Amino acid sequence: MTNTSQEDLILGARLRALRERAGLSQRALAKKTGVPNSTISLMESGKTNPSVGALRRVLDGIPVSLSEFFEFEPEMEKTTFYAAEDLPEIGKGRLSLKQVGTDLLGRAMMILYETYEIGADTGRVMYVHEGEEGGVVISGRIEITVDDQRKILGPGDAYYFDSKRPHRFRQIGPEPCVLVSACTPPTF
Amino acid sequence: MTNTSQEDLILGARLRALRERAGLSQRALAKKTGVPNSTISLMESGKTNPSVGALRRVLDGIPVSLSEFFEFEPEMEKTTFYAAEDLPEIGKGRLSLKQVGTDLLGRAMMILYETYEIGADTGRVMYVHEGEEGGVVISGRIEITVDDQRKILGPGDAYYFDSKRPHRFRQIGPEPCVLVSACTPPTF
DNA sequence: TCGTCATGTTCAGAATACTCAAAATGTGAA
DNA sequence: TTCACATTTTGAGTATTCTGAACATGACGA
Repeated sequence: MTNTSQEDLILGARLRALRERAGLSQRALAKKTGVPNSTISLMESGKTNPSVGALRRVLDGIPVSLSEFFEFEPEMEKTTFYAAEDLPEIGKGRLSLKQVGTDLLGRAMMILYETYEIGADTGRVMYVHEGEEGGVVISGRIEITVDDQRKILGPGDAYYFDSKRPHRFRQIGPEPCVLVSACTPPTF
Repeated sequence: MTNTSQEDLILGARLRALRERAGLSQRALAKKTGVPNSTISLMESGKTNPSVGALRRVLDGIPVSLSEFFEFEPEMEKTTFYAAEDLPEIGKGRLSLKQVGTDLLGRAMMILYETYEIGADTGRVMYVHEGEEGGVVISGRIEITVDDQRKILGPGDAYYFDSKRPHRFRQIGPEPCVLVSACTPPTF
């Protein structure tokens, strides 16, 4: 059963509008792209839920990028508040990273609530990447190495450096270390 | 014949990266979206040319918009460590803001260690400015108003929003509230 | 080692998008 | 009206996605 959905109708209407604005008929677009005109017809009338590949080939002929094509979709409002237990945990082993928000794409920063268990260490291989990062230690102690600088930070202490400088984090002392950090851009 | 195409492989790899960054397993995402985990598996391994509808439902669960998803790329030695007592305090009155670093010019972010004493309030006039901001509550409770959304956050809770949305912070309860925040760019 | 849990992959069948061809529908001119 | 042409829609068969269950693997304790 072909279940003409609301989304398919909107998608089809938009495709039709774009095609017509380009001054192309279904057949002309079909010839240009290799996609049968019947396929285009079905898409435009919302009678089908097109595959990404087919839609891509059709849009190439107009031409419109997939990203542009979907910009009309109502942007879902990004979440603002996060309960403590809802922060997605992306850490593993002795290092727990709770990330503020899952939808990093399109955001400027990534904010993390980090817990370093006893012995946690980002490892001998130093991290090097684009961006800048900084943070504040909440409890416990941590040794941070940046370039050839090494420092042990405690509660209230903070840091900030360019992520291109090789860096390493290592928990120190008898209690876990908790810190809040931010980095930009949110690459990982 | 399943003709694993280059595009499907790229699309799949990107989907997998986004899902993993959100800290979700294929099954968790399947449960959240109603799309079988097998479908997600096939998409990610590039063994299928997914329909727009299926892809949309999967992306909604991450969440990432279709438009963002298809945005394929085409297209000094500053101080590093800061002792707790050296963080410059720029707050006044009941609100104490300890800033990580003094040399904000040329930096991408500003990181703050904020203490809201009893009754502290950024005021009835809501803040509106360029940039994005987010943070994690360490102790105490705070009421955050963004647009017409209002929420009380406690230890471990977090927030993130576009600073153009009018916002206000107000300490709540019998103990001061401490939080670590970051904003970009570091305008103030 | 075994069991248990969580993860990703594979399979055969059901559902449906895709294709090619032909049938409607529309448009303008004589 | 009639023709000629162009455009979109429809239909039947094929190809492929989608589904649900089973399979395979890895991690972690008892």
